[in-house]
Amino acid sequence: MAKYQRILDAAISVFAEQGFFQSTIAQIAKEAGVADGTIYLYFKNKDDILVQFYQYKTRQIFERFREAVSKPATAEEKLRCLIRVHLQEFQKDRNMAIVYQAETHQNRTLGTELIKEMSKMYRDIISEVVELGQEEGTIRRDLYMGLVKRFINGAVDEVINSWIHSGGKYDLVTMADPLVDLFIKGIGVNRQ
Amino acid sequence: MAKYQRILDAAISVFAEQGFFQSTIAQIAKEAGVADGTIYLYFKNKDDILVQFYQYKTRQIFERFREAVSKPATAEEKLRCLIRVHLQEFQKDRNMAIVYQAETHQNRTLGTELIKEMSKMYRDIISEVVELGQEEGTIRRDLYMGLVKRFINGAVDEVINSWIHSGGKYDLVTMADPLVDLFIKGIGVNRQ
Amino acid sequence: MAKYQRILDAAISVFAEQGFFQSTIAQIAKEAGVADGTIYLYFKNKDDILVQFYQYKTRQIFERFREAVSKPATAEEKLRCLIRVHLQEFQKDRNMAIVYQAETHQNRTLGTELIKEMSKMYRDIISEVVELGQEEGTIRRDLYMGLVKRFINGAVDEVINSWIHSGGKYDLVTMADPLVDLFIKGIGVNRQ
Amino acid sequence: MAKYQRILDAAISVFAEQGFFQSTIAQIAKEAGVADGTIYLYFKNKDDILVQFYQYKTRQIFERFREAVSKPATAEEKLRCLIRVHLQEFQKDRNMAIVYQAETHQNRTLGTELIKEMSKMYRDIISEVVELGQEEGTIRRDLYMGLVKRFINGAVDEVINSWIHSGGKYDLVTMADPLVDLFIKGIGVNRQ
DNA sequence: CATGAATGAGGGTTCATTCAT
DNA sequence: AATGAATGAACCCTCATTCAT
Repeated sequence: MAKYQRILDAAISVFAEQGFFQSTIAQIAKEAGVADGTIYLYFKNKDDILVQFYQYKTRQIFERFREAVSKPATAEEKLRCLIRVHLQEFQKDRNMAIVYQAETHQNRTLGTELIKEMSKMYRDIISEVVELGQEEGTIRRDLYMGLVKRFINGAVDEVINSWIHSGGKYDLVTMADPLVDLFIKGIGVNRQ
Repeated sequence: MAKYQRILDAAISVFAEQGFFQSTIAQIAKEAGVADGTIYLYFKNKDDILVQFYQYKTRQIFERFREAVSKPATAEEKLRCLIRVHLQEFQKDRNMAIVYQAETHQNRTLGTELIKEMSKMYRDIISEVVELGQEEGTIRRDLYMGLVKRFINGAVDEVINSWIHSGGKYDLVTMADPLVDLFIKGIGVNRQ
Repeated sequence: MAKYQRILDAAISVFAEQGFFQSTIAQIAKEAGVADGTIYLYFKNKDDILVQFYQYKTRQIFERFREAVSKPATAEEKLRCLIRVHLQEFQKDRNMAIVYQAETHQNRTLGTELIKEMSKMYRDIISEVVELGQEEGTIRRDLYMGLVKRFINGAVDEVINSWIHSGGKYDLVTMADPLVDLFIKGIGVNRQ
Repeated sequence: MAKYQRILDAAISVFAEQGFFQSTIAQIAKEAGVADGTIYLYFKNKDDILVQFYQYKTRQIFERFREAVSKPATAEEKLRCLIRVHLQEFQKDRNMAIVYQAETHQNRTLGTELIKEMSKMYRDIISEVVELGQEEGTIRRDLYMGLVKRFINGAVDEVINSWIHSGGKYDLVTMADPLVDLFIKGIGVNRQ
């Protein structure tokens, strides 16, 4: 049962391994243990598998991000928690991470809207946290927010990307604290 | 003639537009104004076009990066110059930027070595600069270098990525200074 | 229930709309309000639906034709009645008419026997009527019967065909009398 | 060489044998002695083969019909000549005849316009001939022209149809004179 | 009887690559 | 060197048919 989940998992696994375009329906079907045609009972076409991946799998991850920032009280703690959860979730599901990284850096029209929406949601969270920090007085006020969001998002993405390309050897989550430290304090020495 | 260049440019243009897998040799040939078969006089196969793109086009860019860090005296200025040149070069050749961004986030075997080599070269430059700063006393010593490299590389990449997805509307180079500022000082307020 | 009838009607309706090969079992099932599998309880396979259409639906029509020629006394009246009933029946069930017209002009092996049998039955009726007329002295004796049968059958078919392609707008039965007039007297002026 | 013709001929041959929908591109390619893909150099898709058949092959036939009615002086001779040429041409190219017969009785949207146009052209020729006869005084004036056209067209079609289904055994052209005789004089005895 | 999820063979179509000219 | 017609393997997708429930 839960054939939908089995197919989706198989697909993401195959996509992660070979990339979307080099993956075939036959491979996915085999991996999922179903017939080729069965896939079309659950997905409109090959593209739709990716779209649904975003719609159902990724959305749920991003809800965890919202959750992550809701608990801590201070901006710094919120940011720390967000990044920790981010790294945690991507570490937990490496295939998802791979497919997500690959697709967000593609400029295809395939589900572009969803991806953009998702990325925006992430950056919105960052915005809120940063703004909170500014109100708290713990974060600088002379920041161009659009850039800050990219700055944080990009750094986290690249840390994940490196981890993926390393073969997922080391523990990704341990990067969370040093990374937040860099975000907050930068690499420069503290000038008094 | 320079048919080789014409084909390479055409290919990158088509890849940028549609992605590598959705591009066809016929499209590239048409864009380059040559016959389909002619492409095979200059490239072993479709994949080889991408490989050569890295080998000849991208390598030259990265040489500019080396150059960029050689002139300034201080670490901060070197970093500023590196990032400015990086954004400049990618802004100058948007198609290259698109293809580069897409391919570096793929985990294909296609020319993976080259990409890794290129990324490593970039991160090596950062390492050197950061180490210099540490010697100068302008950059913190309590840094995990592997992370710092990703931190900077990722942030710059994402800034470029955003610019690409925005359609290349705004001036990318103006981001250089605020970005370096973030790298050096972070987002936190200066605690004495 | 009469599920058999419902399926058969649905099938003919769908075949009429899209043609046999472009119709799917799923469409027929939906139109009939049954499950796909249910169709296979009543029909051996897709082809069998067409075969049974001929066997049960069309056969009954042709029995009306027999009836039609049995009542009138003279050959001309028999012919007139035959054609009137023919047009009537096809007008009454347009879907049947469409499917019948399409299939009789196919040279498929699918139920060819039945179609041939049916067409032969029709032409036999004409033969009998014409022979009666010859005995009566109302119909010429210097006729090649094989041709006369095609001549009448073809003309009627084409009149129906035109009506179908017109979208069934006008009243088909009104064509009966003028058509019989043409059969009997031809288009030439009466030479004494 | 003349690959276009070879493919078109092969296609019509295969369509005639098995019907359009049951024919495969692979069969056509094999029959034409080319690779499957080669067909797509000359035809947009499978449907297009049929469309082009009408556009190039059939159109040329119908031009012969025009020619046929242009030479004789009297209406009767024109009609006789038209029908003789019609039967001749269809006898000469039996595959064309089969495909033509099948398609004109389909109510598909595939090239419907062309078929309608062609049929109309044929019936226009008949109209002109009949009207000429009426002016000559050799053809009755009390005729519903729309019906007369179907009457003649249908009878000829059915004669061809029978010939096809008989396997093309006998000489189709010998039917021309007796058929015209039926058209002109009808089957009834001459009443004074 | 009835269902409809599952199957998998089959077909149309694309496109990287070759090769005769 | 250059061409572009030809190739045919490969892939997505459809749909008639089956069968466990």
